[in-house]
Amino acid sequence: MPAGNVEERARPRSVQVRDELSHRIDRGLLPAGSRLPSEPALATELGVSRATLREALRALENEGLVRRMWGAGTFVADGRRVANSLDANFGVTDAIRAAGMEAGIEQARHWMEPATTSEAARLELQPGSDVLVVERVRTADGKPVVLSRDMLPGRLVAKQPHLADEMLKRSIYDVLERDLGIAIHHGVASFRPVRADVTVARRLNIPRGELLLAIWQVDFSDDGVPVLSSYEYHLADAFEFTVLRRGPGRRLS
Amino acid sequence: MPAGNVEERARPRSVQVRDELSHRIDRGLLPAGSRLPSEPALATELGVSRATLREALRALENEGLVRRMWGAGTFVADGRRVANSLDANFGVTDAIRAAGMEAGIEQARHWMEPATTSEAARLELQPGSDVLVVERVRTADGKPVVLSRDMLPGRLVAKQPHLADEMLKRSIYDVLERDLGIAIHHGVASFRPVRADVTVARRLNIPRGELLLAIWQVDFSDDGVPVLSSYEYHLADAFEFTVLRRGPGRRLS
DNA sequence: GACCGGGCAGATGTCTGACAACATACTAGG
DNA sequence: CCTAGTATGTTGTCAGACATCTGCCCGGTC
Repeated sequence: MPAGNVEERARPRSVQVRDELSHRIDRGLLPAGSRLPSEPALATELGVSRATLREALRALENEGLVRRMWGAGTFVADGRRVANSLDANFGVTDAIRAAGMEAGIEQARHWMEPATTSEAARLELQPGSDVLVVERVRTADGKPVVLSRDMLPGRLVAKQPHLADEMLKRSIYDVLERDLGIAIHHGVASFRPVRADVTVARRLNIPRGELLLAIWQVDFSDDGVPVLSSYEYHLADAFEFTVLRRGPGRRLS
Repeated sequence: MPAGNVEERARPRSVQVRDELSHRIDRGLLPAGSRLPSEPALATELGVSRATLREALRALENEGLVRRMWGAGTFVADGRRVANSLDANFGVTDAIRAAGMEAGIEQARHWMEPATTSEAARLELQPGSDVLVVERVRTADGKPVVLSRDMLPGRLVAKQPHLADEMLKRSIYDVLERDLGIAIHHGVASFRPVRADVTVARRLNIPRGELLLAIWQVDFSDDGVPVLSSYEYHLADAFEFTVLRRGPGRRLS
């Protein structure tokens, strides 16, 4: 039995179809504004039933990539795929790359400490249990732009302590997914403008009182367990954040 | 026939079902973490086919309200419905109310002016065509918290000039939908921390140099036409903004 | 010639019934 | 007591058909 198919078969067909269509749009095979083939035609071409194809199209519609019009057809949404979208891009690395710059890491260090009460609550741990803290200064084209402080349950790396060192060099999301097999399903992020205090200012090599954007968030794995809690201080003019606001769709309440 | 005709067209059944389920979750009839009835049972209860029900469930899943597990069932997502979600709530009025405060409007005024080049581009208009500008100070429990400046194509209110006055008292989104029959489908918002300049400081009654969050955005109607372009200056500590980050879902590329 | 209305093809929306793949709980066997 | 197989229920997928809506062609009318 070939093992290579296990991965593919594990995911629902509708998800595979969604990815395939998403790729075609990205590659420009389906230009913005153009009409997709009709559902029966597309379903035949992709080798799935129309019901499965519709599941995929529904997902693409909710992502804003296509627009479906009853009786008219399904159309590729008019471009506007925002560059640095806070609600789609995870992590500082992606944000820096989306801005067309090279992401780097400086002054990285990590240690283990008992969770504070509030931190334990955020990660749904028992107060006092071990938490791995990773502190890093992220650079864009060599210039410091973000000070980040990430916290994750110590048990995740208890059996593979070398992974903590790995996080000093790579994106934590990358380590979580590739080395630990933990995919982030969603996260809840909050932000607020702040002034740089003396500690942050020194790490980022900026004057005290400079404008910063503070972002704190909790990321959850696909089974709803909190995996990562992080605090970030972004230089105000490092990059521009964008959010796609989806309309309610529903009325009255 | 008056232009204010906001006739409720027959919405697809799947959308009605989605709303119904969304309501049940909101009302607590379906507690967080609980399992929904099986698809055949729910479909029968709601009087639709299983295919239609699945369309609705797919939409709810993409909104993050439910989680579907192959072979196990569909579950209501574990609460965490963030209060002031920037990607779900539109407009300052909603944001203030979500924070549990009373929304008010002060120092409101409006005028018509020719569109600048950049503004015409944002609204996809011809440079120099008329644009309605609405400038307001929004208050929460009577305290100024946001200075907003909204711009929309003049043609929208050309035949009903009194609507411009209406916008000085109510939410613009509310006027657009109820009086003009224009529903906002989605918007693209960007934000950045800034310091209050002398003009903004005087309007918001704060010291010059105070911390603010600047948000600028463009909202689109359901047929993809830009309808509203707005700039807002928020007090840094007025309310806390939250964004739900959805994971990629797709891997490999 | 310009305008208006009906009809037609094509698209998405919905329905029905069935089977396949998967997760869980239970039971028989060691 | 523990393990492995089975039974059952759930979601995923399939097939075909009909309903409803949109856009366009086309002919009639002024």
